[in-house]
Amino acid sequence: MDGLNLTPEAADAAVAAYASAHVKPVTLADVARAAGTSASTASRALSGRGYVSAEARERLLLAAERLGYVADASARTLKQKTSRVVGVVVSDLRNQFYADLAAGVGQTLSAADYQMVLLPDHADTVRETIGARTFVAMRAAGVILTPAGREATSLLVRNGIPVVEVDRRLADVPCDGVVVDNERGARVATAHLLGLGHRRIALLVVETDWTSDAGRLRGYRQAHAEAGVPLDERLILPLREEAAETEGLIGQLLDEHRPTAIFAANNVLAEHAWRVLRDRGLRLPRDVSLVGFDDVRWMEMVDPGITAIAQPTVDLGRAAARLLVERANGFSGPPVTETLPPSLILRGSTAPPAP
Amino acid sequence: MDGLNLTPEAADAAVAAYASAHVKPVTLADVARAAGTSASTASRALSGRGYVSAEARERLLLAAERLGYVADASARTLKQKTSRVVGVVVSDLRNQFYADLAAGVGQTLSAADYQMVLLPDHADTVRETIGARTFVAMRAAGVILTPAGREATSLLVRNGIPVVEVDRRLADVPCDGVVVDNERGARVATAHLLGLGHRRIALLVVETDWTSDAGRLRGYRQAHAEAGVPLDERLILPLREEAAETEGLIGQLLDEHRPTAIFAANNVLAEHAWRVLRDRGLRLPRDVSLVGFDDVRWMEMVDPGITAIAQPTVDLGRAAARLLVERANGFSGPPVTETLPPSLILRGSTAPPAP
DNA sequence: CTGTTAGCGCTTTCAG
DNA sequence: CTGAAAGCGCTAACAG
Repeated sequence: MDGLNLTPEAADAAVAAYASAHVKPVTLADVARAAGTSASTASRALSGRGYVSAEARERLLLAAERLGYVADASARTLKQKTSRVVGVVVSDLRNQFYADLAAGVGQTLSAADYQMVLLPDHADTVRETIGARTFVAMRAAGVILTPAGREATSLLVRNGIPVVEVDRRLADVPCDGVVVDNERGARVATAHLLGLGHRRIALLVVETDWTSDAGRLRGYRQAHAEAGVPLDERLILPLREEAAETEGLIGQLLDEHRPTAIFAANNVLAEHAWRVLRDRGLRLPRDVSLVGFDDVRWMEMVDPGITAIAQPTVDLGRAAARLLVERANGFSGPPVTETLPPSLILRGSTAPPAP
Repeated sequence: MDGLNLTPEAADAAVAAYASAHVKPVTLADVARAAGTSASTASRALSGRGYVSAEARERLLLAAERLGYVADASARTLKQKTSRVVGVVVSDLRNQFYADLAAGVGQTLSAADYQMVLLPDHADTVRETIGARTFVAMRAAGVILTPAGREATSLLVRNGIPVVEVDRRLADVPCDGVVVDNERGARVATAHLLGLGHRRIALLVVETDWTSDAGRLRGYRQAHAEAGVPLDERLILPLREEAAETEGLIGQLLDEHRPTAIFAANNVLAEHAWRVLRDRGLRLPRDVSLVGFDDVRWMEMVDPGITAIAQPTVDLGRAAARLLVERANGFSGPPVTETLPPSLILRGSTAPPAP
């Protein structure tokens, strides 16, 4: 109980709070009373908008401080019909891509004095919709999401809450978005492999209607077309990231269709592929080349490093937050989609195929 | 605008919402009116507590559905003086340890029908305190945090909000906690190295008053004492995880004090150490052995793998959430601290020192 | 510059 | 089983 600038009463309150679980919170009226003003004056002083004499403000700030006043967010939100909360819904925080994205969003939002509220949805449309309802219920100032379905966005927009989709577009209602140029990234990755002489390049993609993966698939096809290399459709393997059988399917692809290179359309699939290759004793890049979409830390740590299409992940988050803040501030132009460029990072996992 | 089960009106509402940003949300009164009942009855029907005739309930549920009613959380919280929100404050979501922790917390909370609200604080006491104020303002049902300082917990408890500290204890007010047995983990790790014959084992720890690192330091000392190996205090290197000079300091330690093994007290420090060793062309385990506290994915992917003290990270989160839910349900026994066991995972990064 | 007044949308007695 | 009434804590007109 020492080393802390708590008044004795406050310390007692803490213990009492623990014991009884009955603390009645300090209200604005309490502060006003302590400072000898009305509640409205107190409100003006503490929220900083409206005229208050310097002395009154002084007294009120002091009283608030002394009493440990914390404004009740629900009362304020109820009155103002909007809050400073911005909801952020991402698929999976354990995936470094989404963690980085959330970090970027958080930076920009807190600089703009919004409160980020993070909600993982495990890429599940049901959870996502529940999350959206929560944010509607909270009267969030806006929501940023990596969409799993269309329903959440539509629910939010219908309720007048601005939405920014990041990483992929799915909405069928008008809303802003920030994405990376998936098509170009995939084209560059595939062209790199084709340029090395690979003719049988497997593509691991997520089996959804997400535009990110659709774009990556298109880029892969384009690169083949541009190089005039015929494409064996059996080399395209649609997968579900979480699925237990994923690595088995990759192994099967390896056995049955003998690709000389693998392009994994995201970091999770790249990791699966890497593990399969390792577990089979196949050596990178001698036996197979590997390129990942999405540059995450382990790709630089393993030996050889993994050639990857790097996304400006943190910037993706920052850009989304910036767009959202503009909307929250009332900007009402037509929907904007920002597209950020990916870049190819060359490492040791790619080389010409064995002769 | 297709493929979605939106009524035409709802779809129009979405577009209108976007254009005008003026949607007036559906209130309970609207639903009641549509169903021909009073607001009180509507409240009882939709919240499911209190008597309502089956028919009335039916009509109300239908009306709510049709109008797209979403209860206003602020009004409800204002009235009930508590919400279903549980705040979770973690240091850094980009650190896999905290992401896993949050995942565990989220699982248990959503099963108990609480809403997790995640807030990263970058191990900064100021941000942490701001977060705590936010949760006081939101009338959160409870808060789970990896404490960076004492102030946040004390603020929360003083306001009657139950707190569970995870990963480390810091509070000077009574609250629950869930930690891993850091002392034992560090003792086991150090004993493992001593057992291999190492006599100069460097310890990389975080320079804070966090109990986690204090425990790990104690375990390291104990192991030396038990083995009767004198300890060169210069081998203990207090570091700040984020600091730019961290890798330089590790390199300096290597040069000046010639350890034959390194014990890194967390996964971030282990990564720094690993990079320093790699960049200097030192080979694991021939030139130096390395043990990390905290088993994260890359440790199994690099070659050789990193011997590590694994924490039951997700379980840590689950346990914390379980404790918190009990408190939120009114349990008022004395503070509980749960201690979970760590385990040693042997990999290739440790071997006897070169002769 | 300050206080009075009137709600925001919901839940909860309390009568019927 | 249902409705009327009151009020949670805050802010925003509007008069002073």
